[in-house]
Amino acid sequence: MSGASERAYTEIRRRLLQRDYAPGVRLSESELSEVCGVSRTPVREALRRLALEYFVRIEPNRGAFVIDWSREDIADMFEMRAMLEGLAARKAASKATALQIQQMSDIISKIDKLARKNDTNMMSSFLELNRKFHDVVFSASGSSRLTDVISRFVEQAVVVRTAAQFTPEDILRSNQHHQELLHAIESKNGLLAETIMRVHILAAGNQYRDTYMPNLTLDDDLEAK
Amino acid sequence: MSGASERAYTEIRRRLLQRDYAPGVRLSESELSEVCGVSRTPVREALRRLALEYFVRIEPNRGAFVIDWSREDIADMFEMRAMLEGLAARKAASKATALQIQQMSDIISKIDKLARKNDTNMMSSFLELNRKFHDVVFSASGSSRLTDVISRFVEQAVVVRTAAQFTPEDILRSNQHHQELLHAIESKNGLLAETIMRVHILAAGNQYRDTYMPNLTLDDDLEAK
DNA sequence: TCATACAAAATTGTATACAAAATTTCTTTT
DNA sequence: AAAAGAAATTTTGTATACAATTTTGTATGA
Repeated sequence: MSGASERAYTEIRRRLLQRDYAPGVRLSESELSEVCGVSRTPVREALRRLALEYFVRIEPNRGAFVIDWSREDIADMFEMRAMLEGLAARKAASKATALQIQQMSDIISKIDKLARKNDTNMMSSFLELNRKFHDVVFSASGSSRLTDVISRFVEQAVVVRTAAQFTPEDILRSNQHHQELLHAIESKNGLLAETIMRVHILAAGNQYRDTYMPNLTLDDDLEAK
Repeated sequence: MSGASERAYTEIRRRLLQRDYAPGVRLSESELSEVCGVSRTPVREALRRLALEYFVRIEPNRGAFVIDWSREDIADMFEMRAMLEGLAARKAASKATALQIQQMSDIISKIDKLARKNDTNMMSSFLELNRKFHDVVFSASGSSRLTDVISRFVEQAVVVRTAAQFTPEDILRSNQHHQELLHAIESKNGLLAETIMRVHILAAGNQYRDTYMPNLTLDDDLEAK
């Protein structure tokens, strides 16, 4: 995917992430092509890709609709990530090289410094470092398919926003998990590594729920059923 | 995806499944469009979909290439399925309705009859029933996202061929897992259900390896490294 | 007023034409 | 003869035109 196609994808994705379109609304290909400054062909390709990333849902002969994420959908996604990234961590524990362990250690230090410095908009730096850390774990797992499958989740709409509201304390706590994970991998303790990774992801999911969907009363829960 | 697009997808997929094209070869869009009797546009759409199902790999400005599945890739896929379907089974244990339990029980009986009857080409019937059984588990899990993610694996090239070589004995053994799983779900024992499902999938993976990649010597293993 | 049928408009799906990029082939140069 | 480079060819990427389907609006009838 390149040129016009990439541009359409990035632009539509950006708009979806900042909630320009309400869940359920239909996205017209012609409108999007005008907005993105490309023809309908690359727009269609972009929409197909956004569909596989769960930003939109495509109905045959009817077009693309903005997906609504229910409370359960989000929880499920985190559970799935916890299982798969846990699996990657377990594999990494038996396969990680000295270099990869060094890289993880470096990233942990950088994140630590970042959180203690507490300057504004460090968030993008943290997100990048955090991503790199997880990428090292994936590559240490030695499983390209696993890496590929997981990255199709990490890119998701929900997950992208997850860490955006982290406070410095949250970051330090998250980085503590990284540290524990590194120790587990160094000692080649696969089960421990897997379990720590699960905690790491599930805690992030919990954080997300409290931040973005905190106002659920008992009535809401009943209504949802 | 409908009409020409669906036709292209089905035809290309069929050819890939019967190994018409060697791993690594480039699939020309024009050739495929002639072969499928449609224009390049739906062929491109079909190739994108086949890429997300790991049949082909698309390189920007270079086209689609037939994917080669290594021994590790296949093992990884089964491991991932084991984790995710295990998760679905665990959820199903706490949420399955009486009707769903009844449906599972019915399917188990039908598979059992099928395997004992031992008529030729019962395989397609078994595959369909087996699929239905797993579908019931998914829907009992109550998680649409989880269902959706898993079905993107079940459709994979490798998995489709997995059960094709099952003997009647294999089917009975597989169905025994189904029976155990049903009991676990009936007793609302989530951990047991999850573990049984993992065994069920991993055993299938093992079977696949023995059937399709049995001729690996120690030299091959060393060479692979 | 509501439901149905049908025509008109808008939208998605597909084919074709054109542009851009990559690959191949052929020439040129050392 | 081998390597490098450039033109020609092939292939993918994008735009546009057309076909098919869906949606909307309107008229007609009960």
